[in-house]
Amino acid sequence: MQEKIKKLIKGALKDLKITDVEFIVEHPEDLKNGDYSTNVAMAGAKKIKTNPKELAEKIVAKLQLAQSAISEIKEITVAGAGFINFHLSRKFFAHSIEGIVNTGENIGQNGTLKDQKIMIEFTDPNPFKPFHIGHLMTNAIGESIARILEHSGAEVTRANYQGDVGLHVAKAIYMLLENPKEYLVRNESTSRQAIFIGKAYAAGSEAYENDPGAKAKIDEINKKIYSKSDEQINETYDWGFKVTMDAFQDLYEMLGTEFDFYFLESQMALVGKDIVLANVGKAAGPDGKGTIFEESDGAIVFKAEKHDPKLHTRVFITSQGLPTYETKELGLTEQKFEKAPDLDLSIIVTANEQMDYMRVVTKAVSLISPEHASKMKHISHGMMRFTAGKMSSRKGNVITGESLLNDVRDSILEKMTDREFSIVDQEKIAADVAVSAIKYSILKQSTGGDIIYDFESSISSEGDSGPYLQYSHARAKSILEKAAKENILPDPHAFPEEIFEVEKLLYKFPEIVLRSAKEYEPHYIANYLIEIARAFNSFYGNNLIVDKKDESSGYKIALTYAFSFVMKTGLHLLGIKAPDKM
RNA sequence: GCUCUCGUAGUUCAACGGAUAGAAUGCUGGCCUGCGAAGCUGGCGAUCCAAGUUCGAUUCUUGGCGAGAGCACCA
Repeated sequence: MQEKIKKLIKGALKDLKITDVEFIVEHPEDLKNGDYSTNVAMAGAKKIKTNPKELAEKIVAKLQLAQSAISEIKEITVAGAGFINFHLSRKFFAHSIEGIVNTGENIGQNGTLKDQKIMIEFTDPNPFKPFHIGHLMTNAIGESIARILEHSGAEVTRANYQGDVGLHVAKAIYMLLENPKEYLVRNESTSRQAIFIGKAYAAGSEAYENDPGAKAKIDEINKKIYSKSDEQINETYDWGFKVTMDAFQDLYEMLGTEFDFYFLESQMALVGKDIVLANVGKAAGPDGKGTIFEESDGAIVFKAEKHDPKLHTRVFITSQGLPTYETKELGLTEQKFEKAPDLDLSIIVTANEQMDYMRVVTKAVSLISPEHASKMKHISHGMMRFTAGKMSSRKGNVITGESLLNDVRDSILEKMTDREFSIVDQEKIAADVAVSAIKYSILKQSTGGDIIYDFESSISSEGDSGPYLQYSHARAKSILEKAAKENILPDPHAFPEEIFEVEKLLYKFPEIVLRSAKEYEPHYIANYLIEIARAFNSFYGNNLIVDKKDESSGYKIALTYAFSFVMKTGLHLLGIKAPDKM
């Protein structure tokens, strides 16, 4: 449609002998201003020294001659400072509803990324540490982007990268061994055991900072973890590793993520170190600026500022000979391309505190394997923060993903039991609604910014919320059920004269998906879904949908179908389930 | 100090250079003997400051002011 209108305008310009005018055709923000609109008159007025309104009138006159060619356009008007607005016809909307009903839940699928192989790494919680709401944030964003890319035709694999070795593990194990009565519980649920391991980690961290004796012991344990020389430590490690990883798995299941690859830091260390050592002192890329890695104060570093003044030096191998996170990241990158050699794009989702460091690593990769660097993309999101300040798992002032999910689920359950009708599988649906409340509160805003964590509003199921979307969907399903009972079939041809606002929004869904995919931004979908939910609820409030006496009832039912498909698919793209009842 | 991100109703967020800056929450009126009131419907309320580019700036540029993150052997 957009292209058709553009063509029409180009033709009109040609008739008026106006050349070289750049203009756009877009949806006006306010539906009052039509369904499409163009700024061509404003952009072109100066060129031919006239005022925009006059030019607009001239163009519209020409357009109206050609209008009959496009039956979907009902009216072309001039408004505001010289906008030309296109109002689409009743038939256009009826036709779009029919299209959605026929497409069903595949609505919005497109082939822009057909045959593209994309790996996306996200979540990245560390064994022996709590899974906190920051991980929830990375997971929500990563999973949603993965689904949006899938909807665009890409073959997506999901990867998770986890720190299975390092000081944090030693801190946790120290406390588990030091005070097993308090922390080392074995006869409880996996999640309970994991919670206590997380607590042991926080306590261990504190001891490490404040108790020199403990610090020495933890350092010792750290070495033994690497060398695997102590039976008791090995046993505790294996148990703790399994418990925390199992607990993560339970969470992924609840959140709706299935990973294809799990990468462990300990393995990346070796791979990365080899790469670094093989590139020490080498002349860098074609630009010939400096070397890749060089020695400095006994450490092996990468002086990235030599290549880009905005970057800085980072240590890759410490003076003790140990690989740092940067080196492991380097190894990880190579591993990803080894596991999936035909990868077209490798995406990493992390909090934005890692942005600068990722740039340095990417620069290093671009010098070592330029063919890989060009396929890497880092998406960084803001932090979950308290009004009081930063959350830190080291200090133990974290809200774990699990406790948040449970709290929200409990309050949802309470709401459900208050209602007059009962639902089977209440527990499960409450969990889906809780996931929705949390994910939506993360995905409704653009990914760059921080999220202020506020318990009250994060569990809200009213207004601008995930549960509101699910509720709207469940309501539509319930109406459709009633329609089926009364034997009124959906009929996209039985349309009334009135065009409902929800129709003017529904046909835009595929465009929204395209934009989300292009910009890796789920929030366009989230905001769009709120808009259509609002429009549908308003439609519901002002119309009796299932009504044998109404000739257009079949159309209203078709419209309800279309809405339910778009909502369900849209929620899926956000990683949210759409139960039929809630 | 340098780099990056960001300053929009009381609060939390939108607005791909466009029209009267949208929502939600909050406060405040009205709606369930007609399909799910987790809803609908009315009212109140905002672009950090200063220049510049543009027909047009919340958006782009520069400079202030303010917040956050990062900046060598942690991850």
